[in-house]
Amino acid sequence: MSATEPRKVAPVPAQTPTPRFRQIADELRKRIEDGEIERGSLLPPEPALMAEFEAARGTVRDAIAVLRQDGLVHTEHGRGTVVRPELPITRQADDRYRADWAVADGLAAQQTSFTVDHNLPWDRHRLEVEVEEVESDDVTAGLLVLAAGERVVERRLVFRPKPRGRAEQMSRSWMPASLVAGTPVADPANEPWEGGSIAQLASLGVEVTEVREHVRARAPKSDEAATLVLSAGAIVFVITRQMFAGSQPVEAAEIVIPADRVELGYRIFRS
Amino acid sequence: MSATEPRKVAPVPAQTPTPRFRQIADELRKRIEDGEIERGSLLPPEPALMAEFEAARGTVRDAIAVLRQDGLVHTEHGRGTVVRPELPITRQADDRYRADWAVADGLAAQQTSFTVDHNLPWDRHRLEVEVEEVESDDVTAGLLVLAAGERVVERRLVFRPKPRGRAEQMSRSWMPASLVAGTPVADPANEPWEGGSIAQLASLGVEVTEVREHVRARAPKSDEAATLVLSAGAIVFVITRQMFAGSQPVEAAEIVIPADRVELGYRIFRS
DNA sequence: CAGTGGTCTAGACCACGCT
DNA sequence: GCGTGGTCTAGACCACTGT
Repeated sequence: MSATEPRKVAPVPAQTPTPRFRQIADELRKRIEDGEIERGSLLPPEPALMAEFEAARGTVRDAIAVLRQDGLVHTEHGRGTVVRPELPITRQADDRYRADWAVADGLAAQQTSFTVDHNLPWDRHRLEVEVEEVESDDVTAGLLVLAAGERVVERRLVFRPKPRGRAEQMSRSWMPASLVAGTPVADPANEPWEGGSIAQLASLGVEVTEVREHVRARAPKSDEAATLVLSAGAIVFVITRQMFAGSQPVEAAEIVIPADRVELGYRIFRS
Repeated sequence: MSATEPRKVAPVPAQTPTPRFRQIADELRKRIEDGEIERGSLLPPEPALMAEFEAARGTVRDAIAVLRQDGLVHTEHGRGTVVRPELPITRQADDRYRADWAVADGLAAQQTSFTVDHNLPWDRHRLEVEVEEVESDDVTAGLLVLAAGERVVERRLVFRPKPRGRAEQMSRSWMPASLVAGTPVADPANEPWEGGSIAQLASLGVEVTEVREHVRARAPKSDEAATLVLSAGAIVFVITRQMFAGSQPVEAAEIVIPADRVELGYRIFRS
């Protein structure tokens, strides 16, 4: 505005307790929560925000980074910053596995834990599968209690709720090759298999009696970010799963799900 | 390379497929994982990294932000960037609540789910407690199935593994005031209470038969970041817990834990 | 092509921790 | 006081998405 003093470079204008980029982030969050900016629509472009808040581009981008990390928005390169429309769905662990057990017992059909989570009809989802027999590495050998280097059948999956929609989940799972090699379970043509891994193992006469899940949260790796179409600052759940037949682990899996799209539900009973 | 054209300002030097700040982050990660930079020690200061990688400060800071979001390092303002020493602990949901049930039944003593998680002796932890009777808001009323505005006893907790160490967990929990107001359970002087909420409710003749947990992951809010001493880019688990006596919810809680320090373990039994 | 976000530079002032 | 990270500016070039 008025120029009275000589300054070499841009000064920091009145240091406030909460930094400028946080204030901007809070204001934008408020507008989204108040419905002033519609869910699913685009945020004003960076130049507009720079003008409105009288801030440099870096500051505006820092503010957007905050919202991105909260999962409130995500950015698409040449397009803009999109306010997320989706509300999180609950991945209820016991319900989903119980559904698979029901299929294995012939009490239900045409579902898999993924369709249960997303409340999807059977024909409205798509699964990409790759199956390969490989040597187990330290991690999988540990999860399945195998000797190092023993062979496993690895299955890589990408799930999409709609045939051409974005991927919502990716996973790798392993079963001992000694158990499944050469069986219909190892044939990718049989996917998606109703009732998932539990039903697959049941078809081989193996009854899964317990499932353990370990949950971590972290930033996505680059291949995960690419497959799941995640922008910088996104967070993923990584679920390490083991299925047991008695005390013997018979399947292991690592499941990656964007954390802003789901909530993980678990129950613990006294019994 | 060869300079033929006049440029006003710093050019972007040789655009590579993976951005510069990611390359730097990868290189630093490698050094940490190879032990070249020791766990618990400080990363070289920004100016040193700028010199070594011939990059501007912003670029170096972007690289460090990547490591921070991965939970590999955390920054302390006037001190430096610290490489995290801790390995994640597992918060095994059924074990921890089973331990509390054992206390409630008089089968064990001097423990609480937090000390179980951290494998701590009883006298080596500290708990900060505030207890207050308030009106329930929409969220707590929903979790406890109360009429809107019905009163609840709110308990705010901060856990520290060592008396003066950093906080590792913070939570708020609510019980219906009609159940606990005026009882020893509502007296903060009785904290820490062996066996936690389950034992507290048991002392009132209420038997918890089921615990449900819903897990989300997100960036910490500012008060959480302050209490847990989190740097920017950190991720927290938010566990929403309900304890049930039969079909009646008797306690609700929201537990916030930094995601880089724990792994959440759950088991699902075929039953 | 214009407009969007992605990356980078160079320099400045500020707040914090230590000695 | 000095060195550390935290915030901010101003400007540049690049890559992607739309028309």
